[in-house]
Amino acid sequence: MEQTKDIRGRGANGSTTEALAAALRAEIAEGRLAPGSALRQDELAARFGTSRIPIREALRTLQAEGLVTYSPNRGATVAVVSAREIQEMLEVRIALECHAIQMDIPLTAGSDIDRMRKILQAYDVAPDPSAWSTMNWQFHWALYAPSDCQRLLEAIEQNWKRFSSAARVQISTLAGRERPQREHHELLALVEKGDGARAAALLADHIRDTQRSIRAKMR
Amino acid sequence: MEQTKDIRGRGANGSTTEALAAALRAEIAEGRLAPGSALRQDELAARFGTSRIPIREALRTLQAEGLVTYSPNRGATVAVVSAREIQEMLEVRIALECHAIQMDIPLTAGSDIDRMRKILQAYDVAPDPSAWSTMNWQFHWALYAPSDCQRLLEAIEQNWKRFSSAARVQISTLAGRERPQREHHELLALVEKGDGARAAALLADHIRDTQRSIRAKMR
DNA sequence: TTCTATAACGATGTATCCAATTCCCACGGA
DNA sequence: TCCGTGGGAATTGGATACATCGTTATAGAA
Repeated sequence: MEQTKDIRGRGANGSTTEALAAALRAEIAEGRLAPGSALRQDELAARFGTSRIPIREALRTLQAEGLVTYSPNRGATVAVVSAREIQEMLEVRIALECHAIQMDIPLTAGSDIDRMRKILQAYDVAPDPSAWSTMNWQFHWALYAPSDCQRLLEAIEQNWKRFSSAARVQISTLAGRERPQREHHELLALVEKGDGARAAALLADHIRDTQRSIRAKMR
Repeated sequence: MEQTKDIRGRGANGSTTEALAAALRAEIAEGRLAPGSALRQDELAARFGTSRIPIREALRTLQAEGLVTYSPNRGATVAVVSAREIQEMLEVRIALECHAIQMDIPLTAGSDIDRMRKILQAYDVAPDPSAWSTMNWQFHWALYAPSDCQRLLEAIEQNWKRFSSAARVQISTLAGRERPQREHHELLALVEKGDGARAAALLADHIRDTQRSIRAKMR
């Protein structure tokens, strides 16, 4: 197995454990480590040029984040997320994000609106579902970022990170571009008007659309 | 430093790391490890009679759960939760729990209602704020447990676990017993009637009362 | 008193062991 | 042929010893 790259190459500000966690997180999100695949400590240690100790710590971190599953004496595997769990994660999205949007609308400045508008313009010319998916997250994040409730933002981000990149792209493919984009523009208009209640209701519908698409696809 | 007890005493089904994480979690929640205090690897290893390896893994787990804070090259300390962060965690509670109660009301059976009623009866005779706090969590959990949305329940539990026992007791002391209890009974009545929207609204108010008590106390 | 050199301490990471468990496969019996 | 079964290889889980590097506290110098 080739040594991917020296994990501590850059500024070396973080610990090896944290750099490893970040690297693995990225590989899992991008699907380079497939769901269900075994994460062997020796192999990872060789690949990243470290000992097993920081690997094990990184795996525990990812386990707590829900990206990795531990089986006793069998080690870690990349978490497998079922369609049902995706539905549930979307339900958590509704709970957290509808609350966030209502909280932060009074705090949203003109510059925030401008940023969102730019993202939607980029969205319009994004070529493929993978790019849509990226733009989608950027837009939604820009929507909630004005909130000054850090813990709520962390919860939103953590929940979001549990979606694999593959799942997100699949969802974007399923949903297409037209309808989500239309709803994004409507959302932005409501935010601009400062109508938090309607924005939250629309956002809930927006996410439930995704749930419906998945449910429909499942047959 | 005395060896507290053999961490692998019981059925030994879990790994040492997990047993340690559970033990530390409990000590932090109960305040036996004070917020801000250093968690020295050698000391913990000696105290639990293990090597530092499972200690380090357990600390990483707790870090991901937000109970422990890591400083580069300085190790782990018990997380310090500010009043502001408590307010934010209560905000997360509103987001998650109001959604949960609306989701699970159609699924709540008579046996669930009976269980809640019994908890409220125990609440009535609970002697001190510490007991109230326990009863409070039991009641709220019983309220959401009928939900079949596992991920949402996990998120609620994780958020709840970030409150230290001390903080919960302080909050219970501040809030007293009368008002929360009254609202609990009202909540139960609304759940029995199946009125999810009003239950959610009342629950939000219920939690916001706590926020207000804390804000008032802060001056 | 204040600044600086230094020593002690603890975190972080490596290398090496060992025990226990799981897996994999070849062998033998029905 | 198919199905247990035994045993070794592979892997995890954990311990120990050791090196290195920041941080911190101490002691000495200006």
